[in-house]
Amino acid sequence: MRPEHFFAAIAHPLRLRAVLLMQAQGELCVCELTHVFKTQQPVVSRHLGQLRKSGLVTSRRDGTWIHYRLADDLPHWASNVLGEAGAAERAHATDLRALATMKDRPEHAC
Amino acid sequence: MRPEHFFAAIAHPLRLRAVLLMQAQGELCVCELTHVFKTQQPVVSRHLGQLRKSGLVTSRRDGTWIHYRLADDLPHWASNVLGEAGAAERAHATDLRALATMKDRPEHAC
DNA sequence: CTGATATATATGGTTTTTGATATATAATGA
DNA sequence: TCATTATATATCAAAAACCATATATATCAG
Repeated sequence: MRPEHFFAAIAHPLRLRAVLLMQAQGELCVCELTHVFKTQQPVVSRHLGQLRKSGLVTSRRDGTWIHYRLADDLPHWASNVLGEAGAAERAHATDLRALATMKDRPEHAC
Repeated sequence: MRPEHFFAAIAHPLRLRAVLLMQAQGELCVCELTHVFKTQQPVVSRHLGQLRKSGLVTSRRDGTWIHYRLADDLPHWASNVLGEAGAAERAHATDLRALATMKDRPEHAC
């Protein structure tokens, strides 16, 4: 994970917010992110695909759901960067609340 | 300076390396960056223009030279992010050396 | 097997980014 | 004033990013 690739990966607001949510919440599925961002599912899927291709996130299938989380081998410096960004990004707090109040959220504790 | 704008600004390798150099060296002029990156002057000027428009850097004219440096009001979290990136970006060390060995470098101590 | 749900991908079109090239501006020195 | 140097900007074409829409795949329930 080189910085140039990392920063290109989080250059889009939706991808940044998605990664920040994963850092705060662990695993998240596409429907949760689609709900939080109030956008269409293909858009979310495509951005998650880019994040996975960049090596920033991994995915795990669980029935019909696919859970995304930060890559296990994400370097330390990258985590630190996300930590700084999470504290500074205003939308992050809103996103966390939208996620917490979401109805019919899939159980992601298996 | 919102994180979304900040990360978009450093999403391009040349812009990332340029701000990392400014963080390490203070003020730098266009000709120095053009030399380090081994690219054409208009390319460097346009990327610096983007960085200035994003509020990441400021410029100061000194005769024919124009010196760029990190914005004075750059938030703390942004400096920390650049610190993390500087240690991880391999090209950064090379860029520093290329700058140090540059011939006919303009005096930037006025 | 059929229908429903969650997710991925393909397609088409618009917008943005980028680099190459040429030209303009601004300051300096003779 | 004229030539030179440093930098900025304009123009154009190529490439990439992005979204909307439609469709494909995969899993599960019945």
